[in-house]
Amino acid sequence: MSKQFIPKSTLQRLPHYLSYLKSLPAHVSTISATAIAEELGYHQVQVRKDLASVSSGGRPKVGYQTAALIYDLQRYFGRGISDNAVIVGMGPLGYALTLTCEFSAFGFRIVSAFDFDEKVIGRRCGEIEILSAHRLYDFCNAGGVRLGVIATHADLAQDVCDTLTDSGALAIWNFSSIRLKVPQDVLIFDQNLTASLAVLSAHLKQL
Amino acid sequence: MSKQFIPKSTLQRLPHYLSYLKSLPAHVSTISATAIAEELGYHQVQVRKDLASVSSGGRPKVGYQTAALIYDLQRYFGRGISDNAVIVGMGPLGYALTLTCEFSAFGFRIVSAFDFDEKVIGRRCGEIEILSAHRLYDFCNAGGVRLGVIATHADLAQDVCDTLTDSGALAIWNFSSIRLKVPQDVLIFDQNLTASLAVLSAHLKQL
DNA sequence: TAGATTGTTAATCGATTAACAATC
DNA sequence: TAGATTGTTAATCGATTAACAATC
Repeated sequence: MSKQFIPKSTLQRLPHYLSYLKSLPAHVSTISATAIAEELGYHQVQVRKDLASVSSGGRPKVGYQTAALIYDLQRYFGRGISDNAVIVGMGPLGYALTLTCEFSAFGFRIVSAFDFDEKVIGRRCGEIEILSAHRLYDFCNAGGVRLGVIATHADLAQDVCDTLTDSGALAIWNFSSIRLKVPQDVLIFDQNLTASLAVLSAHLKQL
Repeated sequence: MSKQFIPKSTLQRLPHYLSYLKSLPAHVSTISATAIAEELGYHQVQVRKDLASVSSGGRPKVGYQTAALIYDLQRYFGRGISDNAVIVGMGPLGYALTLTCEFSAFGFRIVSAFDFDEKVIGRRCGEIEILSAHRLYDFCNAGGVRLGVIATHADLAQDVCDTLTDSGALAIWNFSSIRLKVPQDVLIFDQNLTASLAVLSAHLKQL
């Protein structure tokens, strides 16, 4: 049950287990690792190892209790006080992320959105008000913001990142196409769409 | 120069080299792997290995010709006839992807966008017209579409994916949160934002 | 020449998969 | 009991890093 550190590769698979388990009909009360592996395209041993890191385990010949597994996964992701997050860069991408990402399911609360464009500042995106990016430092500093989402143009990204980390952010979700420099204790998670296009493009050429 | 297969991990770094090299002032005519590694936070040996896969190499004591390197990288990504691509699901995310991703820099041409929502069908997103998703199969089948971008809700994603692969698509860029089942020869590239949130959330909890 | 830098071969590391023992 | 299934320990695999030879 719940080991100290769960490897990144496992963490990325956990939401898949959760969404698959939730998609099962209610009468499926137990499920085997083999069945899950089959459905999700993973190796069965991998499934057992992954599940072992959040659940109290299954029973031989029976499998895992689906309800308990769902509970364990949701508790793992949602547990603790929710972390404040801000998003910077409210172009189409920032707008889409604010509206469509399930931040709350992972214990995040988007407290505000920021942009440099006067035409956008003051508008709303769902529940969230868009503030001037010049207020970013003061806002984050005062509000205990732990996660910053960067959806600005590449040339603004490093500046925004510095402001976020200076004001105490501990993790950055980076949608810009550049590599950000951060203090050692800050986690950068790159969501580089350009890199993905590179892989897809190369794959098609190699056919 | 240009080996047969370039590993995925290398491919994902190549765009970073390109954007960094392009950001250099014009008078920087040569650059060492060490300098690039320092700037991008990679290991210097990794940089040399990566660059070896697309360039004709550098010179000891001098480094790499920046202009030649930029040329080689751009040629690698852009080479060949451009691949037709479609995007399905024109909610905020599909809309943002269509407008902000540099498809053309990687040899892709978005030929059309699709949605199931009558309110959206017929509108435009930049240059692209939004068509009814019911026309997806016929359109792709006739148009030789090679890449499908899926930005629909999770519950529509597998159906859309089937339609795309049935009509001849060879690669899928999947923004939905589910695992898609595809024929063996089709490449799935998951861009699962939910998985990223899981990693970020777990990291902050483990502090 | 000397030393900076490249490029290659070997070692390490982490993640995945295989083999197998434990158990209901 | 027999066999399905879990969970663990060992082997494999790919990617990264270290060591070192080559070269300008």
